[in-house]
Amino acid sequence: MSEKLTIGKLAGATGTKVETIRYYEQIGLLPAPARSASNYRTYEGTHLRRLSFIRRARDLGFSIDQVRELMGLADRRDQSCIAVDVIANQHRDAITRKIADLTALAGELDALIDSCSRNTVADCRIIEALGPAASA
Amino acid sequence: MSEKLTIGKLAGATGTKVETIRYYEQIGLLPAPARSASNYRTYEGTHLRRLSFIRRARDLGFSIDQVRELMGLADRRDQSCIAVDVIANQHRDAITRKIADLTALAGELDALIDSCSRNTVADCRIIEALGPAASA
DNA sequence: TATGCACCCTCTAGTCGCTAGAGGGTCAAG
DNA sequence: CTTGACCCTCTAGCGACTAGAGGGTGCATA
Repeated sequence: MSEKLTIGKLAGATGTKVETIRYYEQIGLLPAPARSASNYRTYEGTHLRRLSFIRRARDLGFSIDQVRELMGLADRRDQSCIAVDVIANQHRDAITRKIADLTALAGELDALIDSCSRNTVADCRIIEALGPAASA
Repeated sequence: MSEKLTIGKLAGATGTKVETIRYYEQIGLLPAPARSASNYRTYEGTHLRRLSFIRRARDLGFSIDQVRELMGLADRRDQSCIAVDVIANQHRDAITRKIADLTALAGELDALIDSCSRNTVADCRIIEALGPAASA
């Protein structure tokens, strides 16, 4: 049961693109792995777990900086959970705001779409609604 | 009375930053205006109307390319409104998907936050939940 | 053994939609 | 005549990747 992975295998196992993994290494998010004799990156289980963590947090919409923060906390397991809770809650609030914004926007768009007369653009109320008083 | 505007006035009138207006000119979204003797941009009413259109569409979340498309359609006033309707609906669909994604995400985060035992990180299920998909 | 192809490497530059700064020129009020 | 707000161009930066050039490596198959 060899835990050695090429970058391609790691990518496949985590649903990440190869280039993204190299990028994460470059910005110091994922530690640089050992290299094979032919200079190939050789990843271990620790990398798989860490990258899974990163991907999951990214999928949940945490920024790279927030992920860094979360990982820092996760690595200090004696610390209080409250710091982690705070980050998650901040993020939850941001999502609440985003949903509200998008919902309002969807309403506006719906009004626009409903107003489409389906005649010529000259009569198109979407175009009309997007412009100011009169078009030039 | 053709009202001439400096870039600053145009920015003020449309709620756009000066740099953004120059950027729109650079990418060909807003036509380059005439220049004064001292090389200042001098905008006309047409620019004001076109920029208002752009800003409104951008505020509604249309991409620059979509705005370009919409403006191209608006300029051909004999054409059918349906093409405009299609673009608006595509955008509406994208927003619907985004809202659904964010809602699902909010639910996941809520579960994560609720599960936080508020003890040490060792017990913190937020960190746990962010770990590898299959428990390792 | 040769060959073909998928994979790996580094490095650079591009994406989107701006935003910020350097380093200068112009204009109008006091 | 000076001050300070405005204007100009050019370049680089943001976040989070993504794409491509130009090359090396590993393994299966003919």
